[in-house]
Amino acid sequence: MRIATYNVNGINARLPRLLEWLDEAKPDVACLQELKADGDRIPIQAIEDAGYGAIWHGQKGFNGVAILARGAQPVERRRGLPDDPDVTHSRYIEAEIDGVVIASIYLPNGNPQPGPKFDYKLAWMDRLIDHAAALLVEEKPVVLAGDYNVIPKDIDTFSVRAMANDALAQPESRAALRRLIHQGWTDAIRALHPEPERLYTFWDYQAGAWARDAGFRIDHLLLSPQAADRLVAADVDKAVRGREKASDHAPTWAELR
DNA sequence: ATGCCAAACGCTGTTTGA
Repeated sequence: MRIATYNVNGINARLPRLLEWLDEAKPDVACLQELKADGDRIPIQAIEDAGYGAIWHGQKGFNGVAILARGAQPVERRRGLPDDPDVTHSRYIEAEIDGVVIASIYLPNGNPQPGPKFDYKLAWMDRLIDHAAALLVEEKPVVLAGDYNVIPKDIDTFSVRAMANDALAQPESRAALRRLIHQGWTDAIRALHPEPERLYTFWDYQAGAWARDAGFRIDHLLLSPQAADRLVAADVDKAVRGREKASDHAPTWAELR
């Protein structure tokens, strides 16, 4: 089972690219983020015609997450994190597919920092950490896939200096991600591409970032022990980022046997 | 210190956000 995460940056703006990638990569599961569309604007017919069942938690204008399953209908387990006081942000959806629990996550960016948006990011991470602990208790294969908006370590960015004041690289953001991982989650990409290999999943549209490979690694698939035991491959579909009308993220995936 | 860029919305530009 190959599970991918792809921040599409507007599902309608990206629909030709999304359908093209689904057709060539044929992921069994695709977790999408930044749909930037509410339920009635999700191109569900095109997704079904491509052979995928889908559930989504949409939102007009920004945010929005979905889970697509090839030849299957994801069985929704929850939308939103428990005890989230702000239900206006569509950033979390969770389903079970073929015995695997899969979440599509769009973690808040948090810029500018310091400020209320950064506080919101850290509070959201605390709620994710609490929910992730509850998921581990189930002792099932679980994959938490998404745009975490956290650069785990200095090696995961093209420039430590350029990101020094960015919410994505702050010590507090990294510490929260470590608290999550240290519950017992495996970072699928790093498990199969250990340091010092550099892999990026995002390249800004601005300042020629793609052309000079000025990227960073912020899209992650965290595996429960029961999922990590089945991990056989993981990588980034980097070429997708170089296409016309591309998202600023590249699809990132892990394969479980 | 600021803009670089892109998408949505809705209309020839503004807002929002990354």
